[in-house]
Amino acid sequence: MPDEPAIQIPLPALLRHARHTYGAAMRAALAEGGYDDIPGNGLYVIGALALGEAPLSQIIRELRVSKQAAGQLVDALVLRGYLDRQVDPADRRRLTVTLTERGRAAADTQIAARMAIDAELAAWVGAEKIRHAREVLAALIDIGRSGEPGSD
Amino acid sequence: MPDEPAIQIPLPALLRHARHTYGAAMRAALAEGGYDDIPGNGLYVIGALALGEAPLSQIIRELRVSKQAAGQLVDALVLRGYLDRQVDPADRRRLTVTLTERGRAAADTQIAARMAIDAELAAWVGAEKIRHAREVLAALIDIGRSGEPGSD
DNA sequence: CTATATAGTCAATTACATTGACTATCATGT
DNA sequence: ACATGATAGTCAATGTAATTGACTATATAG
Repeated sequence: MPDEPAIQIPLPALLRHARHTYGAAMRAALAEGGYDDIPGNGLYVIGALALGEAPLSQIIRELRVSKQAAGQLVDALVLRGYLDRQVDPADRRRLTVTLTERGRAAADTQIAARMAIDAELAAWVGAEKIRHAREVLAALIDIGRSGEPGSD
Repeated sequence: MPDEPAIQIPLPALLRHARHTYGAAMRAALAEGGYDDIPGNGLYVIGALALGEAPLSQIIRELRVSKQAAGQLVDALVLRGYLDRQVDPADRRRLTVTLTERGRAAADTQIAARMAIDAELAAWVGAEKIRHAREVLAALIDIGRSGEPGSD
């Protein structure tokens, strides 16, 4: 067995499937905890807010989605009790979005699921390669940024 | 503690954005070539078929989507001239999907765009780290596989 | 030669995103 | 102070793509 594996699967496909591992694990953990009504991009939003964020317009840009779609998404999450929306007193056009108690609990669940995967991954391949993978991903993201005009 | 970078962005978020780089580049290249009517997961399907595939039911599983959704997706791609669908003579339940000439051309365009990104990436971070990143992604995919019952 | 599993279709519904038109707030320049 | 323009978000309508449920046809096993 020469270990030159036939794998030369396109990176985008690998990225897709790798991401699915996280997505599935997080959704399963959340469903287990009773948080089974989080729409698609909701995971991303909750994850971002857990990291200590707030400005809605920034999330819109990160999600690369129309502001209307972002609005609807936040609507849904507010309606389902995960988020609060309030006017930013400094700039009254701006909405600030924060996690409710339920939202925080869901975020914690989600983060725990993510970290479980992270740990398993680290056990398989080691921290060094993960660091390299992060570098590669960051480079990819930068490459993407340099090719784009301001969307929306 | 000098260059301990503040970055500890969750891997799923990195994966998402990294994938976007490819997606955007491929879509842009395709649109340029007049292939601007490829639906969302169409890129995945065309990419997979370019790699020499054929069995529809396999694509369904890889896409992790309902067979109905896959059916509709293929419908759309057939209608728009990218794919042909034919009954497998060996098992007449089965449909075999192949690229049309237009589909092949689109696939080539897409692959060229992907390889351009790959090349740029390799120039930035080097082949070694990319190899490591591939390993990490593969591990992640395996982790995902072990956690799941047969869906659908 | 029934029983069961697999591959796919049809129809209806639902989830999510987009486009277009609008309001409110803020920042500037005169 | 106030016109101009940019930014942040909403409302309404539409469109795209996914899901669920019910079904047909072919194949495989007992």
